Amino acid sequence: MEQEDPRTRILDAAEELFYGQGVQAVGMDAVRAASGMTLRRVYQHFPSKNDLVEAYLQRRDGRWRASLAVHVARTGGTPREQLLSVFDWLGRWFAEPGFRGCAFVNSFGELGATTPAVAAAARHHKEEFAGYLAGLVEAVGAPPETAVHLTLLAEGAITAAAIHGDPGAAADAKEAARLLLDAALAART
Amino acid sequence: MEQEDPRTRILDAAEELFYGQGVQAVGMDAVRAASGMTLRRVYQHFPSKNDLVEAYLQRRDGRWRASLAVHVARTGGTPREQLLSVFDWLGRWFAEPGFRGCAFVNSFGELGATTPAVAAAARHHKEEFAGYLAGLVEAVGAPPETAVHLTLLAEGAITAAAIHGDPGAAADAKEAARLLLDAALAART
DNA sequence: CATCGGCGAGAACGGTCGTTCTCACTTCAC
DNA sequence: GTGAAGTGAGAACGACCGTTCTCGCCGATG
Repeated sequence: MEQEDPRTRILDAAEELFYGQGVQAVGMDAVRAASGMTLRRVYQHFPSKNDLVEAYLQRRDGRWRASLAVHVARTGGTPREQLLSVFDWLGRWFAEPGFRGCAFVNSFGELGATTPAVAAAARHHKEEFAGYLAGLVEAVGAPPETAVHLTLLAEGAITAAAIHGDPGAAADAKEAARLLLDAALAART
Repeated sequence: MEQEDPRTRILDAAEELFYGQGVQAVGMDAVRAASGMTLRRVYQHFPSKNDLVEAYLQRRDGRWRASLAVHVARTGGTPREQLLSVFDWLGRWFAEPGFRGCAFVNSFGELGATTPAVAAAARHHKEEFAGYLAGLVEAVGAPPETAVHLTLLAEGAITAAAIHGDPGAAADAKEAARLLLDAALAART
């Protein structure tokens, strides 16, 4: 079980380092050391650091959204409960050791101006998340603007939790989401 | 009028470069060139790049919050109008050319894990902003949780506007803030 | 006038980074 | 057994970065 396939081992090491310290602060040699491979092998799988960064972001996007979707689906209950459970999932994420905010926001700030692929990855990730939330909001029967509002709350909670190191931002955002949801549903004709 | 004092010229150049491209992507020589000074003079005023980065963040924090406060104060009107005008100010900021999100969030993602002073600057900036918003919320007569909720909305709007390049996030956040404010005031006994 | 301190311009230094190369060694085909 | 191809370990390379140093020049002081 120690012998995952090489690509995965490299990506695991890269993800931990890139997310934990920032992309530019991590050299390829650190990725090599953490993955327990030789530099040649690393470059065989990812011809450049940029390729590795893009793969890191792409894999993280898929995993992040899948984990959220699984959590919401397993929650069951009413559509409303499912929607609000998004914020519970965020709270658990915030409380994980080493949590340091959204990898895509961080990468965007660091490389977005220089590397268009990173900016595109961040945009894609945020759009997918907003779209997912929109689906949940629609199931509740609230208007689309509500989805936008809840997306902003979730986004803000991620940033606030990262900078203040306080996972409680998720509960705050959940409470605000509840209020917005109630207001939107009450305004229905 | 071209002859500002050297410290200001250096900080002006550093701010534009650091904010626009990320701190690590900008070398000291680029700061020297953009400020039109010699490297020796730059190091006379800021003994290391870290010092320059900290000064950049500190000055930007002061200016940012002062600009916001001035806008709100000039808005006048009811406390409620003043509070909501925060989001108008955000919208104008988002629409500025070269807007690339919150300098403190960006720096935090890039250097927060490595440079404690940067993490502290980001924390301080966000705490001051949250405190300012709390004051406006109190003047409206809404409970303190409402201030937390509006802070999350503003934070989320900044991130969303940066990544999607869409200043409209400010208007979305303002609409959500209005709803939250109404809900909070209606719940008053 | 002589001397001294500070200046601008840029070279130099030590270190690091992304990437490639060397080289001895193994493995396998024939 | 012999050649080819691939591997691991790490050195090497070229570029750049933060920082310091050199050096020729200028202006002020006595």
